[in-house]
Amino acid sequence: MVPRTLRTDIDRPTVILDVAARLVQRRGFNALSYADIAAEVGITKASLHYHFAGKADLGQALIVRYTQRFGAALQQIDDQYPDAYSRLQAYARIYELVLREGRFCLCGMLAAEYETLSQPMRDAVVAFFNLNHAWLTGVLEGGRIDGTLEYPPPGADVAQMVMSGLEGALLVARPFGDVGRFVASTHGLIEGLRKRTT
Amino acid sequence: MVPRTLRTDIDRPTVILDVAARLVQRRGFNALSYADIAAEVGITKASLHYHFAGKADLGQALIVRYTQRFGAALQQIDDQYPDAYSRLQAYARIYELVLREGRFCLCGMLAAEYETLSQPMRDAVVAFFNLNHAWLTGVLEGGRIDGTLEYPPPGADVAQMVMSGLEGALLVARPFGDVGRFVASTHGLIEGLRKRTT
DNA sequence: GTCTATAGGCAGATAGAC
DNA sequence: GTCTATCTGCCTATAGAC
Repeated sequence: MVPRTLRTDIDRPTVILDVAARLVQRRGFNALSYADIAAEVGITKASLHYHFAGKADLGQALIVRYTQRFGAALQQIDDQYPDAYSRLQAYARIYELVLREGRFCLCGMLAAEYETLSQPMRDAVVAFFNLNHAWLTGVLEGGRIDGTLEYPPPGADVAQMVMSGLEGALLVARPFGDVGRFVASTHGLIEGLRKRTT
Repeated sequence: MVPRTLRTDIDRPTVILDVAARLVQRRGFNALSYADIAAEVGITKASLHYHFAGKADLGQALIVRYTQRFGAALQQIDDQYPDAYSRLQAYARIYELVLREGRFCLCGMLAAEYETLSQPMRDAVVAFFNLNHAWLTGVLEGGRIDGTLEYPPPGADVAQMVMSGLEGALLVARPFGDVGRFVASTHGLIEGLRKRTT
Protein backbone atom coordinates (compact mmCIF):
# COMPACT_ATOMS: atom_id res chain seq x y z
CA MET A 1 0.00 0.00 0.00
CA VAL A 2 1.53 3.28 -1.13
CA PRO A 3 0.65 6.41 0.84
CA ARG A 4 -1.37 8.89 -1.20
CA THR A 5 0.81 11.84 -0.33
CA LEU A 6 4.57 12.15 0.00
CA ARG A 7 5.22 11.66 3.69
CA THR A 8 7.77 13.94 5.24
CA ASP A 9 7.46 12.25 8.62
CA ILE A 10 9.04 8.89 9.23
CA ASP A 11 7.68 5.87 11.01
CA ARG A 12 7.71 5.66 14.80
CA PRO A 13 10.39 2.98 15.29
CA THR A 14 12.78 5.00 13.12
CA VAL A 15 12.19 8.19 15.08
CA ILE A 16 12.61 6.31 18.35
CA LEU A 17 15.89 4.82 17.18
CA ASP A 18 17.09 8.23 16.00
CA VAL A 19 16.44 9.82 19.36
CA ALA A 20 17.81 6.87 21.32
CA ALA A 21 20.96 6.72 19.18
CA ARG A 22 21.70 10.37 19.81
CA LEU A 23 21.21 9.98 23.56
CA VAL A 24 23.36 6.85 23.79
CA GLN A 25 26.15 8.31 21.67
CA ARG A 26 26.26 11.38 23.91
CA ARG A 27 25.51 10.00 27.38
CA GLY A 28 25.90 6.24 27.23
CA PHE A 29 23.49 3.33 27.35
CA ASN A 30 23.35 3.18 31.15
CA ALA A 31 22.35 6.83 31.30
CA LEU A 32 19.55 6.24 28.79
CA SER A 33 16.00 6.09 30.14
CA TYR A 34 12.68 5.31 28.50
CA ALA A 35 11.37 8.51 30.04
CA ASP A 36 13.96 10.65 28.22
CA ILE A 37 13.27 9.01 24.87
CA ALA A 38 9.49 9.17 25.29
CA ALA A 39 9.58 12.85 26.19
CA GLU A 40 11.65 13.73 23.13
CA VAL A 41 9.64 11.60 20.73
CA GLY A 42 6.38 12.91 22.18
CA ILE A 43 4.82 9.64 23.29
CA THR A 44 4.54 7.86 26.63
CA LYS A 45 6.86 5.28 28.11
CA ALA A 46 4.15 2.63 27.68
CA SER A 47 4.00 3.31 23.94
CA LEU A 48 7.74 2.92 23.75
CA HIS A 49 7.43 -0.55 25.22
CA TYR A 50 4.99 -1.42 22.44
CA HIS A 51 7.70 -0.83 19.82
CA PHE A 52 10.64 -2.15 21.83
CA ALA A 53 9.62 -4.53 24.59
CA GLY A 54 12.68 -4.01 26.74
CA LYS A 55 15.69 -1.76 26.94
CA ALA A 56 17.99 -4.54 25.78
CA ASP A 57 15.85 -5.06 22.66
CA LEU A 58 16.03 -1.39 21.87
CA GLY A 59 19.79 -1.48 22.41
CA GLN A 60 20.21 -4.41 20.08
CA ALA A 61 18.14 -2.76 17.35
CA LEU A 62 20.29 0.33 17.77
CA ILE A 63 23.52 -1.55 17.15
CA VAL A 64 22.15 -3.57 14.24
CA ARG A 65 20.95 -0.46 12.42
CA TYR A 66 24.19 1.37 13.15
CA THR A 67 26.25 -1.52 11.80
CA GLN A 68 24.10 -1.78 8.67
CA ARG A 69 24.50 1.91 7.94
CA PHE A 70 28.21 1.75 8.62
CA GLY A 71 28.54 -1.15 6.23
CA ALA A 72 26.70 0.80 3.56
CA ALA A 73 29.06 3.73 4.05
CA LEU A 74 32.06 1.46 3.63
CA GLN A 75 30.55 0.07 0.45
CA GLN A 76 30.09 3.64 -0.79
CA ILE A 77 33.74 4.42 -0.07
CA ASP A 78 34.77 1.39 -2.10
CA ASP A 79 32.63 2.60 -5.00
CA GLN A 80 33.73 6.20 -4.81
CA TYR A 81 37.47 6.01 -4.19
CA PRO A 82 39.76 3.84 -6.28
CA ASP A 83 42.91 3.83 -4.15
CA ALA A 84 43.56 2.61 -0.63
CA TYR A 85 44.96 5.88 0.68
CA SER A 86 41.86 7.84 -0.32
CA ARG A 87 39.70 5.15 1.24
CA LEU A 88 41.49 5.48 4.57
CA GLN A 89 40.99 9.23 4.45
CA ALA A 90 37.29 8.81 3.75
CA TYR A 91 37.06 6.30 6.59
CA ALA A 92 38.56 8.79 9.03
CA ARG A 93 36.11 11.42 7.77
CA ILE A 94 33.19 9.25 8.91
CA TYR A 95 34.50 9.40 12.45
CA GLU A 96 35.17 13.10 12.21
CA LEU A 97 31.55 13.75 11.21
CA VAL A 98 30.35 11.80 14.25
CA LEU A 99 32.48 14.03 16.46
CA ARG A 100 31.20 17.19 14.78
CA GLU A 101 27.68 16.13 15.83
CA GLY A 102 28.98 16.04 19.39
CA ARG A 103 28.71 12.28 19.47
CA PHE A 104 30.89 9.30 20.22
CA CYS A 105 30.78 6.17 18.07
CA LEU A 106 27.78 4.12 19.24
CA CYS A 107 29.84 0.95 19.51
CA GLY A 108 32.78 2.76 21.07
CA MET A 109 30.42 3.90 23.80
CA LEU A 110 28.99 0.41 24.21
CA ALA A 111 32.49 -1.07 24.25
CA ALA A 112 33.16 1.01 27.35
CA GLU A 113 29.95 -0.23 28.97
CA TYR A 114 30.47 -3.74 27.60
CA GLU A 115 30.36 -5.61 30.90
CA THR A 116 26.90 -4.27 31.70
CA LEU A 117 25.32 -5.26 28.37
CA SER A 118 23.06 -8.20 27.54
CA GLN A 119 24.65 -11.04 25.57
CA PRO A 120 22.87 -10.13 22.29
CA MET A 121 24.10 -6.55 22.62
CA ARG A 122 27.63 -7.75 23.32
CA ASP A 123 27.60 -9.96 20.27
CA ALA A 124 26.33 -7.11 18.11
CA VAL A 125 29.08 -4.80 19.33
CA VAL A 126 31.74 -7.38 18.52
CA ALA A 127 30.19 -7.87 15.08
CA PHE A 128 30.53 -4.13 14.41
CA PHE A 129 34.24 -4.17 15.18
CA ASN A 130 34.71 -7.32 13.13
CA LEU A 131 33.09 -5.63 10.14
CA ASN A 132 35.35 -2.61 10.46
CA HIS A 133 38.44 -4.69 10.98
CA ALA A 134 37.75 -6.91 7.99
CA TRP A 135 37.08 -3.94 5.71
CA LEU A 136 40.19 -2.10 6.89
CA THR A 137 42.35 -5.17 6.46
CA GLY A 138 41.14 -5.43 2.88
CA VAL A 139 41.86 -1.78 2.18
CA LEU A 140 45.33 -2.00 3.69
CA GLU A 141 46.27 -5.05 1.68
CA GLY A 142 44.86 -3.32 -1.38
CA GLY A 143 47.17 -0.41 -0.63
CA ARG A 144 50.19 -2.64 -0.94
CA ILE A 145 48.98 -3.72 -4.35
CA ASP A 146 47.97 -0.32 -5.72
CA GLY A 147 51.14 1.18 -4.26
CA THR A 148 49.53 3.99 -2.25
CA LEU A 149 50.37 2.51 1.17
CA GLU A 150 53.51 1.23 2.84
CA TYR A 151 53.79 -0.43 6.24
CA PRO A 152 55.89 -3.17 7.81
CA PRO A 153 53.59 -5.31 10.02
CA PRO A 154 50.69 -7.56 8.99
CA GLY A 155 47.72 -5.71 7.52
CA ALA A 156 45.41 -7.12 10.19
CA ASP A 157 47.54 -5.52 12.93
CA VAL A 158 47.59 -2.17 11.18
CA ALA A 159 43.82 -2.43 10.71
CA GLN A 160 43.47 -2.87 14.46
CA MET A 161 45.73 0.13 15.01
CA VAL A 162 43.73 2.37 12.68
CA MET A 163 40.36 1.33 14.10
CA SER A 164 41.52 1.72 17.71
CA GLY A 165 43.25 4.97 16.88
CA LEU A 166 40.09 6.50 15.50
CA GLU A 167 37.93 5.28 18.38
CA GLY A 168 40.46 6.60 20.86
CA ALA A 169 40.77 9.91 19.04
CA LEU A 170 37.00 10.39 19.32
CA LEU A 171 37.00 9.38 22.96
CA VAL A 172 39.74 11.75 24.03
CA ALA A 173 38.80 14.71 21.81
CA ARG A 174 35.22 14.86 23.04
CA PRO A 175 35.88 16.13 26.59
CA PHE A 176 37.90 18.94 25.03
CA GLY A 177 35.11 19.72 22.57
CA ASP A 178 37.87 20.11 20.06
CA VAL A 179 37.81 18.65 16.55
CA GLY A 180 41.37 19.89 16.09
CA ARG A 181 42.52 17.42 18.69
CA PHE A 182 40.88 14.63 16.70
CA VAL A 183 42.56 15.73 13.51
CA ALA A 184 45.90 16.00 15.27
CA SER A 185 45.65 12.36 16.37
CA THR A 186 44.40 10.89 13.16
CA HIS A 187 46.29 12.80 10.50
CA GLY A 188 49.63 11.38 11.59
CA LEU A 189 48.09 7.95 11.97
CA ILE A 190 47.08 7.77 8.32
CA GLU A 191 49.91 9.77 6.80
CA GLY A 192 52.31 7.39 8.49
CA LEU A 193 50.96 4.64 6.24
CA ARG A 194 51.23 6.60 2.99
CA LYS A 195 53.85 5.44 0.57
CA ARG A 196 56.70 7.91 0.41
CA THR A 197 57.26 8.86 -3.21
CA THR A 198 60.86 9.88 -2.64
CA MET B 1 50.49 8.32 67.00
CA VAL B 2 52.08 5.16 65.72
CA PRO B 3 50.01 1.95 65.87
CA ARG B 4 51.49 -0.60 68.24
CA THR B 5 51.43 -3.43 65.75
CA LEU B 6 52.22 -3.50 62.07
CA ARG B 7 48.85 -3.10 60.37
CA THR B 8 48.21 -5.23 57.36
CA ASP B 9 44.78 -3.68 56.73
CA ILE B 10 44.44 -0.26 55.18
CA ASP B 11 42.21 2.61 56.14
CA ARG B 12 38.58 2.66 55.10
CA PRO B 13 38.66 5.45 52.52
CA THR B 14 41.48 3.68 50.70
CA VAL B 15 39.63 0.36 50.60
CA ILE B 16 36.48 2.13 49.42
CA LEU B 17 38.38 3.84 46.63
CA ASP B 18 40.04 0.55 45.64
CA VAL B 19 36.71 -1.21 45.31
CA ALA B 20 35.02 1.72 43.58
CA ALA B 21 37.89 2.15 41.12
CA ARG B 22 37.69 -1.48 40.09
CA LEU B 23 33.93 -1.28 39.59
CA VAL B 24 34.10 1.96 37.59
CA GLN B 25 36.95 0.75 35.39
CA ARG B 26 35.00 -2.40 34.57
CA ARG B 27 31.39 -1.23 34.44
CA GLY B 28 31.42 2.55 34.25
CA PHE B 29 30.51 5.31 36.68
CA ASN B 30 26.81 5.30 35.80
CA ALA B 31 26.61 1.59 36.58
CA LEU B 32 28.24 2.14 39.96
CA SER B 33 26.02 2.04 43.03
CA TYR B 34 26.66 2.71 46.69
CA ALA B 35 24.99 -0.61 47.42
CA ASP B 36 27.54 -2.53 45.33
CA ILE B 37 30.51 -0.81 46.94
CA ALA B 38 29.13 -1.18 50.46
CA ALA B 39 28.47 -4.89 49.99
CA GLU B 40 31.99 -5.53 48.77
CA VAL B 41 33.69 -3.42 51.43
CA GLY B 42 31.50 -4.95 54.12
CA ILE B 43 29.85 -1.81 55.47
CA THR B 44 26.45 -0.18 54.93
CA LYS B 45 25.50 2.48 52.43
CA ALA B 46 25.08 4.94 55.28
CA SER B 47 28.68 4.42 56.37
CA LEU B 48 29.81 5.01 52.82
CA HIS B 49 28.10 8.40 52.88
CA TYR B 50 30.09 9.24 55.99
CA HIS B 51 33.35 8.93 54.06
CA PHE B 52 32.13 10.30 50.75
CA ALA B 53 29.07 12.53 51.10
CA GLY B 54 27.84 12.09 47.53
CA LYS B 55 28.55 9.98 44.50
CA ALA B 56 30.13 12.94 42.71
CA ASP B 57 32.53 13.48 45.63
CA LEU B 58 33.55 9.85 45.51
CA GLY B 59 34.02 10.12 41.76
CA GLN B 60 36.21 13.18 42.09
CA ALA B 61 38.38 11.52 44.75
CA LEU B 62 38.72 8.54 42.43
CA ILE B 63 40.06 10.63 39.57
CA VAL B 64 42.39 12.70 41.74
CA ARG B 65 44.01 9.60 43.24
CA TYR B 66 44.26 7.93 39.84
CA THR B 67 45.94 10.98 38.35
CA GLN B 68 48.38 11.27 41.27
CA ARG B 69 49.39 7.63 40.92
CA PHE B 70 49.70 7.97 37.16
CA GLY B 71 51.93 11.00 37.61
CA ALA B 72 54.12 9.06 40.02
CA ALA B 73 54.42 6.24 37.48
CA LEU B 74 55.50 8.71 34.81
CA GLN B 75 58.09 10.13 37.17
CA GLN B 76 59.37 6.63 37.77
CA ILE B 77 59.67 6.02 34.04
CA ASP B 78 61.74 9.18 33.71
CA ASP B 79 64.04 7.98 36.48
CA GLN B 80 64.34 4.44 35.22
CA TYR B 81 64.71 4.83 31.46
CA PRO B 82 67.21 7.19 29.90
CA ASP B 83 65.99 7.31 26.31
CA ALA B 84 62.69 8.40 24.79
CA TYR B 85 61.97 5.17 22.94
CA SER B 86 62.23 3.07 26.12
CA ARG B 87 60.02 5.56 27.90
CA LEU B 88 57.30 5.19 25.29
CA GLN B 89 57.48 1.43 25.62
CA ALA B 90 57.17 1.67 29.40
CA TYR B 91 54.23 4.03 28.99
CA ALA B 92 52.42 1.52 26.79
CA ARG B 93 53.13 -1.17 29.36
CA ILE B 94 51.15 0.76 31.97
CA TYR B 95 48.08 0.53 29.76
CA GLU B 96 48.72 -3.11 29.02
CA LEU B 97 48.76 -3.91 32.75
CA VAL B 98 45.41 -2.18 33.17
CA LEU B 99 43.97 -4.37 30.43
CA ARG B 100 45.42 -7.52 31.99
CA GLU B 101 43.44 -6.72 35.13
CA GLY B 102 40.33 -6.70 32.95
CA ARG B 103 39.97 -2.96 33.35
CA PHE B 104 39.65 0.11 31.17
CA CYS B 105 41.54 3.32 31.98
CA LEU B 106 39.51 5.13 34.65
CA CYS B 107 39.59 8.40 32.74
CA GLY B 108 38.97 6.70 29.41
CA MET B 109 35.78 5.29 30.91
CA LEU B 110 34.83 8.68 32.33
CA ALA B 111 35.61 10.35 29.01
CA ALA B 112 32.91 8.19 27.45
CA GLU B 113 30.45 9.17 30.17
CA TYR B 114 31.71 12.75 30.19
CA GLU B 115 28.39 14.48 29.49
CA THR B 116 26.78 12.91 32.54
CA LEU B 117 29.52 13.96 34.99
CA SER B 118 29.56 16.81 37.52
CA GLN B 119 31.72 19.79 36.64
CA PRO B 120 34.44 18.94 39.19
CA MET B 121 34.66 15.42 37.77
CA ARG B 122 34.85 16.79 34.23
CA ASP B 123 37.66 19.12 35.16
CA ALA B 124 39.56 16.31 36.84
CA VAL B 125 39.25 14.09 33.76
CA VAL B 126 40.58 16.85 31.53
CA ALA B 127 43.45 17.40 33.96
CA PHE B 128 44.39 13.73 33.65
CA PHE B 129 44.63 13.94 29.88
CA ASN B 130 46.54 17.20 30.10
CA LEU B 131 49.09 15.56 32.39
CA ASN B 132 49.55 12.65 29.99
CA HIS B 133 49.74 14.89 26.96
CA ALA B 134 52.33 17.18 28.52
CA TRP B 135 54.50 14.29 29.64
CA LEU B 136 54.28 12.57 26.25
CA THR B 137 55.10 15.79 24.41
CA GLY B 138 58.22 16.13 26.54
CA VAL B 139 59.28 12.56 25.88
CA LEU B 140 58.73 12.92 22.14
CA GLU B 141 60.74 16.10 21.90
CA GLY B 142 63.42 14.43 23.99
CA GLY B 143 63.47 11.62 21.44
CA ARG B 144 64.45 14.03 18.71
CA ILE B 145 67.34 15.19 20.84
CA ASP B 146 68.58 11.81 22.03
CA GLY B 147 68.11 10.42 18.53
CA THR B 148 65.90 7.45 19.42
CA LEU B 149 62.74 8.82 17.76
CA GLU B 150 61.89 10.19 14.35
CA TYR B 151 58.59 11.71 13.26
CA PRO B 152 57.45 14.47 10.93
CA PRO B 153 54.63 16.42 12.64
CA PRO B 154 54.71 18.55 15.82
CA GLY B 155 55.46 16.58 18.97
CA ALA B 156 52.20 17.74 20.55
CA ASP B 157 50.20 16.15 17.71
CA VAL B 158 52.10 12.89 17.98
CA ALA B 159 51.55 12.94 21.74
CA GLN B 160 47.82 13.20 21.10
CA MET B 161 48.07 10.32 18.66
CA VAL B 162 49.90 8.06 21.11
CA MET B 163 47.57 8.86 24.01
CA SER B 164 44.43 8.37 21.93
CA GLY B 165 45.87 5.28 20.32
CA LEU B 166 46.47 3.61 23.68
CA GLU B 167 43.06 4.59 25.06
CA GLY B 168 41.41 3.31 21.91
CA ALA B 169 43.42 0.10 21.94
CA LEU B 170 42.20 -0.60 25.48
CA LEU B 171 38.63 0.25 24.56
CA VAL B 172 38.46 -2.01 21.53
CA ALA B 173 40.52 -4.91 22.90
CA ARG B 174 38.40 -5.33 26.02
CA PRO B 175 35.22 -6.70 24.37
CA PHE B 176 37.42 -9.33 22.73
CA GLY B 177 39.10 -10.15 26.04
CA ASP B 178 42.27 -10.28 24.03
CA VAL B 179 45.53 -8.67 25.07
CA GLY B 180 46.99 -9.69 21.73
CA ARG B 181 44.66 -7.27 20.05
CA PHE B 182 45.97 -4.49 22.26
CA VAL B 183 49.56 -5.36 21.45
CA ALA B 184 48.75 -5.52 17.74
CA SER B 185 47.41 -1.95 17.84
CA THR B 186 50.09 -0.40 19.97
CA HIS B 187 53.25 -2.10 18.77
CA GLY B 188 53.00 -0.53 15.33
CA LEU B 189 52.04 2.79 16.87
CA ILE B 190 55.28 3.07 18.81
CA GLU B 191 57.60 1.28 16.40
CA GLY B 192 56.48 3.74 13.74
CA LEU B 193 58.13 6.49 15.77
CA ARG B 194 61.43 4.71 16.27
CA LYS B 195 64.41 6.10 14.45
CA ARG B 196 65.46 3.83 11.64
CA THR B 197 69.14 3.09 12.06
CA THR B 198 69.62 2.24 8.41
C1' DG C 1 -0.85 2.25 18.65
C1' DT C 2 -1.45 5.10 22.29
C1' DC C 3 -3.02 6.17 26.56
C1' DT C 4 -3.61 6.22 32.19
C1' DA C 5 -2.45 4.03 36.15
C1' DT C 6 0.35 1.40 38.80
C1' DA C 7 3.38 -2.16 40.31
C1' DG C 8 7.93 -3.39 42.27
C1' DG C 9 12.53 -2.44 42.66
C1' DC C 10 16.64 0.09 43.34
C1' DA C 11 18.93 4.54 43.26
C1' DG C 12 21.25 8.24 46.26
C1' DA C 13 20.66 10.40 50.45
C1' DT C 14 19.45 11.64 55.54
C1' DA C 15 18.11 11.25 60.68
C1' DG C 16 19.36 9.74 64.76
C1' DA C 17 20.76 5.90 68.06
C1' DC C 18 24.90 3.63 69.59
C1' DG D 1 32.47 5.39 62.47
C1' DT D 2 28.92 2.38 61.91
C1' DC D 3 24.48 1.05 62.32
C1' DT D 4 18.92 0.68 61.40
C1' DA D 5 15.28 2.77 59.44
C1' DT D 6 13.31 5.57 56.28
C1' DC D 7 12.48 9.03 52.53
C1' DT D 8 11.91 10.48 47.94
C1' DG D 9 12.54 9.85 43.37
C1' DC D 10 13.38 7.50 39.17
C1' DC D 11 13.82 3.23 36.86
C1' DT D 12 11.87 -0.69 33.77
C1' DA D 13 7.89 -2.96 32.95
C1' DT D 14 2.85 -4.40 32.76
C1' DA D 15 -2.44 -4.28 32.80
C1' DG D 16 -6.12 -2.86 30.61
C1' DA D 17 -9.18 0.92 28.57
C1' DC D 18 -9.76 3.40 24.26
